[in-house]
Amino acid sequence: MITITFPDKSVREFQEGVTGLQIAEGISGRLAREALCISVNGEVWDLNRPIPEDSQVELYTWNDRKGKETFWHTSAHLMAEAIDFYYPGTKFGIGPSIETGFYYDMEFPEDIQLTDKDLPKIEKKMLELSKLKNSIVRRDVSKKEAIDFFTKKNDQLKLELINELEDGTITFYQQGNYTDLCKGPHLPNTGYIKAVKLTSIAGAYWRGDEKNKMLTRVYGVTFPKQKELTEYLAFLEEAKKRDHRKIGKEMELFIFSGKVGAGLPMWLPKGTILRTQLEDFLKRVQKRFGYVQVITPHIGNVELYKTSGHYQKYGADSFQTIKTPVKGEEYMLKPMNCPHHCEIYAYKPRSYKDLPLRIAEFGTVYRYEQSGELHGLTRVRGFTQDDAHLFCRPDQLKDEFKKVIDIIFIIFKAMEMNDYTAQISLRDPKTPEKYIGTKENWEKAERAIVEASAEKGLKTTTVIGEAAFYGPKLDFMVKDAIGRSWQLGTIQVDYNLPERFGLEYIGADDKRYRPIMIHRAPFGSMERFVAVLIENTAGKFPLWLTPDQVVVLPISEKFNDYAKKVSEFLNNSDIRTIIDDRDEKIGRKIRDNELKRIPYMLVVGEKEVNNGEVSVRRQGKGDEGSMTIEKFATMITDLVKEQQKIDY
RNA sequence: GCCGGGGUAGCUCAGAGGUAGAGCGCAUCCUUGGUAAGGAUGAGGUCACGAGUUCAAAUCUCGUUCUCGGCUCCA
Repeated sequence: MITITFPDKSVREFQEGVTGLQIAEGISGRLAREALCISVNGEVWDLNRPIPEDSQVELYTWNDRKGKETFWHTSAHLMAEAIDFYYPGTKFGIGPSIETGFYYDMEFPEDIQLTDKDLPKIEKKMLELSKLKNSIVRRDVSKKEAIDFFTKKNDQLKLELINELEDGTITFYQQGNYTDLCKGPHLPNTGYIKAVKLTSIAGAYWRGDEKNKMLTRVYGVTFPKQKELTEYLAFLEEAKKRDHRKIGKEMELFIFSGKVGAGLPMWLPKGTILRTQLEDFLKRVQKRFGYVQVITPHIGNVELYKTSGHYQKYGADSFQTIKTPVKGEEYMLKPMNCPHHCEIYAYKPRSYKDLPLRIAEFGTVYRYEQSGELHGLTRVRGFTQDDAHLFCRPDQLKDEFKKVIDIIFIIFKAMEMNDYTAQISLRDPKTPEKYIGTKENWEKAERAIVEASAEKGLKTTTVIGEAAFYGPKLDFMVKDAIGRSWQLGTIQVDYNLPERFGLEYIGADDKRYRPIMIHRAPFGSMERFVAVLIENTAGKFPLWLTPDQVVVLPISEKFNDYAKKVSEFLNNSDIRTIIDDRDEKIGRKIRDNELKRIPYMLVVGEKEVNNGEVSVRRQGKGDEGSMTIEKFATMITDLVKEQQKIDY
């Protein structure tokens, strides 16, 4: 007998070699049905793998991340089995579970070109195979056996993987006629998979290296119940409606034009109102935090970027230089604002008393992103950063960092964005050659970031090796409608540029010292921020940001003059108001303006004209009764003021 | 940049060798209305661009460009 310990510390005796499934059965029939995998002493195992000795275990179901991972990993194998059936000779690379679903990277026989149209038949085959409820059998194999097996299949991809494995640690998983090299774990049989959707086909470099050949990647997602697939597909449909590209078009916020060029957004009047509101708000916040606002040109002499080091590092992949009539003179579109700000720092001697100096600019920069990477407003070639560079003394670093975190908190609060994550990126001490600056400075900077985050009560994840070459950073991430995470706010410590630009300040002892620089952008870029804001709000922005805040709806043409009076009064009170005086019935006007996401509709007819009132209707909420124009204006003004309040 | 989809009216999309379609929007007229779609009529297209095949190309081929889903990259 062996002793099995459960997460609640309870203990039970079982036969040696008991399986996870048998343990689950011993607890309840329901658990036995729902369990998908089990962790044994911290390692996730198959449910039908015998447990040889005393162990701590935990059973996982669909409700657990690990349960889903196992489910989707097995699904990847099921898909491979189906594809192997239709396209014998296909070579299978790597097929993991991902956040939602799974993929498999494959090399198809040369005459096969898989397209979307092939996916339904593969889905159907997968369901057929799952109905067979084939057991999934784990088997230890020797390295030689593994090599022989895949040599016979001529699968170079698997052979490459096997070569990197140690003899004695290699396992095969088999279901029906399909055998795969895999470390598992897997479901007990394929019958658990009841609903299948293959979502897309994409190219993917073998092992993520663009020097390798490109394989075909098929993405899919599966569920234990058909209903869950239906719900998931409905979720995707909903998400599509929140896509910022779609809403941006509907609400006339921004456009792209092929004639202007890829990745170069143009802000339409309504989008410009939204963006200007954001900028004005941040300017007010920054003023309170002691920033000074500057403006710098869109181009700079190539020598500037040679000094900063950007030219050497990124010049070749950037927009090409602009030549002037003067021989040898070249300019570059500004890829970042920091070199200009360094020059602003350097134009006169600075005293330790001047620090910290906080230079802010809504600086538009241009970067030649690869064509395949462009995506709506989230990844563009011309964008405006809400940039600032803080030049400070070492003893001020942590405090400055904390103040930037405060600003980011203020921003997210005003935007009603509560669902963000924060990531600290540190250097990898094992590869010091990738970083510039002294070890002492790095340690100081990293400590400052870690401590500042902790003292601000920020929940962070820490990633080693993700730091920029010039310093560690703290990034804030927010998800879009379909769950893709985008980096918005960023705070980075930089010892490099002050060095390269020879920046100095005079200390109290009359000696020269080098300031530390912090790059920071709470929004990240106006473009990306607005994109994420649109997806988070589905275009129903907080009132203060909404381009058209109020629309006046005259009941009939007879009341157009009164409507005009109302709108003039409101506009004069700084409330953005338009009129819908189309020759339509009121029901129609209400419907159309509801769909346009205008927060307030003011219905005006005979009653209102007689009383100097407006009948207030709120978007999504309906009729809220009538009040005088003045009272309405005060209400809106107060509301907006409250929303724009800077408090922390 | 790479792999695979696309580009047809302002928008959403159908059409797949033989002179271009729908719904919404827009214009005009009728209607003058009370909280989510009133009616009639009409205008609107170099079918992304350029070459080729063909008696004939929106439709087939090639190139370019933009765009979508990924990969790679990301200052």
